[in-house]
Amino acid sequence: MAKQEISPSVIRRLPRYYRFLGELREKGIVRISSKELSQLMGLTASQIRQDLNCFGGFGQQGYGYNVRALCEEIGQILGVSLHRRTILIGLGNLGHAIASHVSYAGCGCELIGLFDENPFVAGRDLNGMPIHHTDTLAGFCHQEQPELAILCVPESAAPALAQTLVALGVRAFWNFSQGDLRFDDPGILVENVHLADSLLTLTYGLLRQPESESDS
Amino acid sequence: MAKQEISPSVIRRLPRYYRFLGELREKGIVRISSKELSQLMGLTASQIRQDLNCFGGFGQQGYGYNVRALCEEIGQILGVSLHRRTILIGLGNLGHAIASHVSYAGCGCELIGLFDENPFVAGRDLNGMPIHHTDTLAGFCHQEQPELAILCVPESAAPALAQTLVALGVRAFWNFSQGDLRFDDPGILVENVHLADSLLTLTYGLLRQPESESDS
DNA sequence: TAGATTGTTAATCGATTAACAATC
DNA sequence: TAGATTGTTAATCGATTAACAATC
Repeated sequence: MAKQEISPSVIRRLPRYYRFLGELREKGIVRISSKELSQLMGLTASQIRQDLNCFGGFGQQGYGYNVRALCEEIGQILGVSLHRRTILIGLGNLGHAIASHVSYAGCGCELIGLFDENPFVAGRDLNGMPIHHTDTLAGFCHQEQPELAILCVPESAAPALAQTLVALGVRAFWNFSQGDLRFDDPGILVENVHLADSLLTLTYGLLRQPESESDS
Repeated sequence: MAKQEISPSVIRRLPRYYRFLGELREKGIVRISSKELSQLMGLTASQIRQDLNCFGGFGQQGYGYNVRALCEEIGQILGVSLHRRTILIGLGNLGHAIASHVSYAGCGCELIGLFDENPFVAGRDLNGMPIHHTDTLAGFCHQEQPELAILCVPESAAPALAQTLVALGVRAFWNFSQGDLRFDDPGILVENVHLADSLLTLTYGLLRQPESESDS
């Protein structure tokens, strides 16, 4: 049963499959072929079949895939029905938005604690969740054992904070602070989110794209 | 002078090079070899040289790269000193954070207008910038000619809004609404940002990672 | 000059696409 | 049964790595 390693490219596509299939299911669509799905998602049918077969034969020859079943399978693979205990540190503009905007339940996570260093922020609450002071982080972690931490703190504070959290048992970081987080220990997972990098990809494209309208 | 096409993989790495080089420069570091940079960034030296050579010979044999010069070259390639006229639509939690948190000037953009559909939000201002009602979008675009739009609206509103904006001359979208935006016209650029996809990558990893501590 | 490190070509590796037999 | 569409193998393509001559 030694599952062979799934390639990172496939893994990165899974959430997108899950999203599209969820929407199809909501629309009441029962079955879909790899060809139809490929047109919808802008991939090739071949790639979809290849990707899905990394995890098992979810389809049926001559029929295609059952939307609901496939969606649930992929959800299972991603672990969306788990409740990964998650904390968020840093409730500035971005932390506030990340705390409120993301559907944690839908991603297999449960937000169990908010923390900020600023004593004027700590003590308040956000959507009914109290914001704790970072001084209480160690005690909280010992008691609640979060395994995932979302960092929305300034770049300067992130590395030391992450180090502390690893010592407290945190095994995964969703890092919104500027500057990449990296651990030698492959047991610590990191997703560095760099919004500016994504925006710069657009400005690069604009520079090379022929202006659609060069009149005036 | 027909520049040969640069591969998407290289382009996606450019902002990260730019970021690391900027930090090195701030630290006062004058030169760096591909080997040193590779260790810092977690890449191979070979890849760095390969990537940079897509754009020209920025280094010097036996010496390495001049940090400041290289940083400026890459900034040039990305267009960071331009002022792409940019608007943002949808000032909910996320829109608010995206408007405030991102360094537009540092990304070659200039935020020239904020819009929201809600009449209680429109009329207010954010960091001194007035929030306009979406009804005034067409007039604004005719006058101000934005070329980039940031969408922080609900998924249901995004496609129609994007269509309208294209008709008004917008050529690039930074899309934070759920659901992918896609245009047949290759002249319209889209960056779909899916925060949940990134989080799901972590939960997937947690499921496969051996628990670091399986005591208690 | 000798040492270092690039620019660049060739080799390897991985990911995507095409093709088709299996089968519902 | 015939038609459709998968699962899977083989072919292609692209991206990464290794190697080394060029050169500062």
